[in-house]
Amino acid sequence: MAGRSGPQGDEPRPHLSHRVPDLGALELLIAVARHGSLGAAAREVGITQPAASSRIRSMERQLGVALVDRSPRGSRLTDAGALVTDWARRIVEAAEAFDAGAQALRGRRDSRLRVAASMTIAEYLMPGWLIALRAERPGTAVSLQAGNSAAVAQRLLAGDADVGFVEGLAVPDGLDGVVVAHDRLALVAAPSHPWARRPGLLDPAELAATPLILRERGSGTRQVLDAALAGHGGLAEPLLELASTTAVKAAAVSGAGPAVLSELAISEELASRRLVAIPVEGVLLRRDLRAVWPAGHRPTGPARDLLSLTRAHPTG
Amino acid sequence: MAGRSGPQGDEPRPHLSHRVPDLGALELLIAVARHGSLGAAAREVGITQPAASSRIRSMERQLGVALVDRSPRGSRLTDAGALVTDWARRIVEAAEAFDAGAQALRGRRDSRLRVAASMTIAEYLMPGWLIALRAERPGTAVSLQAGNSAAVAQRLLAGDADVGFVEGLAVPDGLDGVVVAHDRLALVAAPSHPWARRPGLLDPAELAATPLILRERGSGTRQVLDAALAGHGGLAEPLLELASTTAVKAAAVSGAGPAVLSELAISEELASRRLVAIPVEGVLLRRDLRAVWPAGHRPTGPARDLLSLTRAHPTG
DNA sequence: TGACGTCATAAGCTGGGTTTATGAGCAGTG
DNA sequence: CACTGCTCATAAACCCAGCTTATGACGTCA
Repeated sequence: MAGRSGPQGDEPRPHLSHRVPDLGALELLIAVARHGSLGAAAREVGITQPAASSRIRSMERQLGVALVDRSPRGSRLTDAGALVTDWARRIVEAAEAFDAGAQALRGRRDSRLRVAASMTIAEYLMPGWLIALRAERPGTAVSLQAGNSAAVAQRLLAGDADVGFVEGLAVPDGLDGVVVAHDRLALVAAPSHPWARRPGLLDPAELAATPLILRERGSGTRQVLDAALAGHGGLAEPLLELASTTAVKAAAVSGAGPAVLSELAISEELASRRLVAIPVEGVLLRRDLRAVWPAGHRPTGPARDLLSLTRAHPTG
Repeated sequence: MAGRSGPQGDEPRPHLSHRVPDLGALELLIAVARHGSLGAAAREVGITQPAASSRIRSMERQLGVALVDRSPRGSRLTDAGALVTDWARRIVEAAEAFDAGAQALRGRRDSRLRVAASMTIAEYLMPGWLIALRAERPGTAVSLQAGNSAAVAQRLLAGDADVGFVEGLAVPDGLDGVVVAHDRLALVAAPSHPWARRPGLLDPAELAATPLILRERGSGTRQVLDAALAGHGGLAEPLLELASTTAVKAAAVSGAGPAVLSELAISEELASRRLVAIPVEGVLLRRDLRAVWPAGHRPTGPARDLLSLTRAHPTG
């Protein structure tokens, strides 16, 4: 050690977009992995072989790692290439979810299937459902409207939506519904936080008294939390107020403090222990997520297809 | 109903990269969300205000949705814009994981912290850990080598790695270690699969006799599965053999058949019910994930920092 | 040895995104 | 009321990344 001759220069850290290949390149890499040939991969993504060659090469230069072993009878991924490809796949997956959602947003008035959903559902569940729906019924044009429960109900009753998804304790008046999933709020913190190694259950009063990382006032998550802790002294002033669930998550992961988040948002962080859940005594932070429709008008056609994607058990 | 006048033309479906804005645009959008101003966002990402204006505008054209409400005293996201921004954040998150991993791969010989990890860990856990480590110790240069348990042990003993991560039942000879997480294999299928609504536990013999979607022979996941089902007639011929965990996952989600996957890979799909877990009677598909180091040489410095990110409980 | 596959190289073109320079709209202030 | 300061939009010139076409080199197989 010792030999550090300085802070290693100014360490040029250009923006993420300059250090991560663009989507086209990532798709190309994945295609190479699948086909074992640059030319075949090029054909799949609709470019010529030299373009593919050059693109892969520049990606290797950018990352500073050899990704593929070229040989006169094809190209296979190197070990590092396999790893990079797996990470690339996750970017592409997120891009597909983005695309599915965006495509639904675009189809405004005239679409076949109009879905109204609460924010949490629209944000975390719809993209996956839409990808699945697209796989099953490729032609379906979907439009997605996000709003609170009242707005969803209103749209359904006005005939402006074919099916809705809401979170909450009860089905709004005039609607029928079925529970399709659950949204449990979890208190989480980075593993380095003292609460993470605390034995036993946390006292709700202590939770209420502790400043948390939260979304801004008015978010559904915050309302539920407010209600649940009303009997324990009410919520303390937030440690940080952030504009999106993902921002809250990032702050919590980085150790800024404890946060309360939907389990839908943090499943991966929990699995990988970037966040740990802290059990709280007796506070029930669970909401049902329901598909809803105008009373008596069970969804048919595409709406029914969408519904069947979301629930494994009969309506009951 | 009725009025379908045709299959809606040939529906030009250009590649994903043409339908999803590039990373720079997504980062810009997120910056706009944070600052409430195009100009400020532009400054943050290092471009000029007109460039930002044009970029947001072209993104809106591409998506066919208004993303920001412009006013003479700033720009706020529209409802659709908020939704799109959340989806964008998930792409950026995946890109950050990619970057963290890639940066670790790049730092070959001379890096400060050399990590050797099994594939599952390198793929699913390391990127998150590296992001966290970077947040805590910004200067640390990390290199990541992926291989099986034997390769990890060899690198540690040869002094080519400072800390290792392996999956398996025991700590390799010559190493000390501590369990940092668990990798449970789960049998999963799309909610539409018959097994998904099956009551009770699945008979292991039936599982063994059923063709599954699997990774190619030789993968760690497949070895564990093979061993677990050896006493029940052995694994049937696979329904599909795919080259990556993500590909297996995608096939399972799309309803191609049941698959066996690490819970690390499917936590989000389980939470959103795009996949459901099917309990199997008495088959224990759980592996410990351990941090390991040469016996007697507890990690120090950056390696220790990394370790402390991964475990919430004392070494014991 | 010739045909077919692989990937690499070279030259020229195109377009998206950038910059600088400028203008227009609204708010707050004296 | 007009001045100052913020906002965003528009226009014109520029630059470079990535594309295509054309070609070449290398290895394998019949």
